[in-house]
Amino acid sequence: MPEHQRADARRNYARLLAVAEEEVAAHGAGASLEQIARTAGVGSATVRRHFPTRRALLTAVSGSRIEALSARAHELTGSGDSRDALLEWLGEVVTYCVTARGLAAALALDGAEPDPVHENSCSAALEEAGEPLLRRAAADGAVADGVTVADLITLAVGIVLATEHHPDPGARAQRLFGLAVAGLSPRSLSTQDT
Amino acid sequence: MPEHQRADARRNYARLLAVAEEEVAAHGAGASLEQIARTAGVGSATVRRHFPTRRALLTAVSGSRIEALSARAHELTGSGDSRDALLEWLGEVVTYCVTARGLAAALALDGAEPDPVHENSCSAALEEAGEPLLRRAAADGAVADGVTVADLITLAVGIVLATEHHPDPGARAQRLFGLAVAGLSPRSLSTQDT
DNA sequence: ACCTGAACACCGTTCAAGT
DNA sequence: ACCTGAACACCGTTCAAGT
Repeated sequence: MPEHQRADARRNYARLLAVAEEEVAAHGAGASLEQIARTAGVGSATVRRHFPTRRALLTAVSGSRIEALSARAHELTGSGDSRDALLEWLGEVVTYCVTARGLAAALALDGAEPDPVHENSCSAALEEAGEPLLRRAAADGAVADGVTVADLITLAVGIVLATEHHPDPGARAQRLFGLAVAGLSPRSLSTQDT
Repeated sequence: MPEHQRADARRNYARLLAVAEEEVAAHGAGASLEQIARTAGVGSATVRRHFPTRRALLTAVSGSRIEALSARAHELTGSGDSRDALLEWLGEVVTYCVTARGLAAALALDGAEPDPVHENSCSAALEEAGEPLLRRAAADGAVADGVTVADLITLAVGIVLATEHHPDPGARAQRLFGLAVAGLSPRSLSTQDT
């Protein structure tokens, strides 16, 4: 990305991002790039320059959600019981992924391998934001040893992906995550046998 | 499907299924139907008659794996500790899904809604096979109340989907499933507080 | 530097015409 | 009844030509 974008390039990017958000919200992670270009009133080649891969587009589209979830993590870090705070946050991650189409796909692709060109990864940002929450919960013994934020997010994303075709995805995802989390984060380690 | 297929129709089906298995193994759930038709030496319209949807094709391709896993469930139902048997089986489900491309996708699509035409669903078959394993484990108190085979399979499939782009999918999937399963299936309910 | 428009190879769907 | 071949609308990629 050049230091100084031409004014029209900036405008095109803003338009494209806005259109892409609507289009992904409507048609999911597989939304047509051609359709996005048409609606934004630009050539398909222009889409390609701003978002070289579908993954780049999904990452960009998910940006505002990631920011909101990161802010939420900061809020929750200081408040209440450490286990409750962590689980509340993860529950919201699941809810966001169910609601915002394309977000789960972006996180799944993004959490896999660091970008070839080391572009900004939305999953890395989310992991960073969740880190203090996890550390506090782990210090209180509310999480199994060795569990990472990446583990928690991957699990949440997986559950969302697996339930997205179900009749009531939100409810089903939350239920499964609740069951799984009882293992990742035992209510009290002292009552577990090893 | 007509009662009596013409000989050439039977032959085409067999050829198509074989080619589809290779092609899905090579390129995943999104394998090109056109390519399958070409390799099998039939028209693309013929593919469409035998497999009206991509989902139908994936289900058919996954058939042999589902049968193997079902047989394995029957074997394990009688043997050893009930919890170990259940977890062993689920671990194998995860392994199969990681290994056999398209299987996880088929199960995810198939577990969602019963077929519009109520065709045979591979996820329903797998759930049926796992049912006795779960019942026995539940009777021994090795599984949280209200957990269903569908829950377990959905969770396994989700973890596979979320890890399939990762560097070492098999290891990562098994690790996550292990963490989650400790919640779904506590080693001993008596040491849990409610 | 950034854009557009067009050409390209590909895809899945549909249907008329064959046996 | 089952097939083929062709036509169709669509997709993403690439690149020459414009400003």
